[in-house]
Amino acid sequence: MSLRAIKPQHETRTRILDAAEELFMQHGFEGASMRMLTAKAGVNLAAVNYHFGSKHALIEAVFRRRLDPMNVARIAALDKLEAEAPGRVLAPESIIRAFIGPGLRMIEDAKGGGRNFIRLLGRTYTEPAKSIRALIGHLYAPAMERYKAAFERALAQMPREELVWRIYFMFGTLAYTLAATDTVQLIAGCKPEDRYDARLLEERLAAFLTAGLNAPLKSAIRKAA
Amino acid sequence: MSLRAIKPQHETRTRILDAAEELFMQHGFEGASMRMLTAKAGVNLAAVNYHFGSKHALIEAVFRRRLDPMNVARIAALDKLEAEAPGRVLAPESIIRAFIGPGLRMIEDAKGGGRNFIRLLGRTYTEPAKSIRALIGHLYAPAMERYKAAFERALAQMPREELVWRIYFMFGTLAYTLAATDTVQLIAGCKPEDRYDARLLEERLAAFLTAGLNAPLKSAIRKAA
DNA sequence: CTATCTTTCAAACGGTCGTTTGAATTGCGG
DNA sequence: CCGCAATTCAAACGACCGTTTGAAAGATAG
Repeated sequence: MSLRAIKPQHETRTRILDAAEELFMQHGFEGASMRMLTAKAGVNLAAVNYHFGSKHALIEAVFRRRLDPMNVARIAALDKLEAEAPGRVLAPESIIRAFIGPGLRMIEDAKGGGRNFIRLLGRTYTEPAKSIRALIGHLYAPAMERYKAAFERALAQMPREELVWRIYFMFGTLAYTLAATDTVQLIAGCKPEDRYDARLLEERLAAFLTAGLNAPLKSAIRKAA
Repeated sequence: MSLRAIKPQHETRTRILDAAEELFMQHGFEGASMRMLTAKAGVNLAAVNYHFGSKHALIEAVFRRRLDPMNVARIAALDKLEAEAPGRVLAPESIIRAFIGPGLRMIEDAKGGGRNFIRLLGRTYTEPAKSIRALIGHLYAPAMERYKAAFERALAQMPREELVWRIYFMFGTLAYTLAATDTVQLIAGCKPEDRYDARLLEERLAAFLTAGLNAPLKSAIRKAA
């Protein structure tokens, strides 16, 4: 009775989610088996199906646990920006920072598993399985719509077509940076520790993305619009 | 005897490689099974192990077939640039174009399967399996070293640390663009057909990447270097 | 035609997969 | 303490995995 507080209502669920987050990151969704996963979590093999229903439902739960609050934070950051400058046109850089901030801050949460999730998320944008990409797209949609509209307002003079592409490029850069695989690390010879100073990384990313977003419109691009 | 030419020396190998390229792209390396793969290629199940030795060796062959010529083309493009302006400092944009050109040109090869491969390649940078990432890193290393040196010469005034990050960002943008998943397509609402005008895409990408690479150095970044 | 080497084939191998089952255990209100 | 519901557990399910085998078929050179 007095020990109740030690075992929270759904400790098993949490243990499974934590283990899944890490193993999905390391081995992918197919590569991480239920047996690996439940062994790491220290629970019975059947626990996943009992608590979540299926492996796919577990994957969805892993994403929802982190992605929902993250996108809420993103929208809140944009709300705050617009509230601070009512009726004024926002600087593209401040919109970019509002978007990448919540993701980058999660990198620093190494103990809580946030870093695992961020790396998993970065990789999932290119996940082969359609159902998983569809899930991600669905979870991202509300925040993405808000930001797309914000960029359109901030860059009213840019052709819509070109703006969509530049948003796409920015998204790719962010996703790839978060995935932080060692592929490029091996090539470029940069040390892995550098990667996790989130403050500095935000400065670097913001500078790169802002410049890319504001790149001059060459004639070939203007013609196509 | 007269029909010999119809069945080339290694038709089975080629059929397997083509099928693997497409199925790996659609389902990932683990998701595409040997039975799927040999059925699509119209060959016996045992043919992969007979001709390639193992599934992993097949994966390697799929990459080598396309990646080796692609990187040769990349290095040749850089050689040509340097030969045209001996002793002069190259413009960063021309180096970028030399690098992204061979990849983008392959997108237009829809019939020959080049597009399948490019999308597969873009996705593989974030592949969970270490052995596969190591393979990609190995195949890329020679071209990457050349380009890294070229960027260092072209941007001698930039701190090495920052340059490495910007090369990393550029690589991510390119990889993500090539992967061309529908994740962002769903979000940004851009039509898939647009994506394959390689000429225009090269202009858009070159403009974005050049601006990002040449982004002004803010004080926070300069301080870290 | 015969002998030899390469390639294809159907069948089976041992393992691992996600999921299900039904009994055992635990937690808790009355 | 009892009874009921929630949870955990060991065991097994059928399906699919990558790979191997040995015989059949095909191609090639003498």
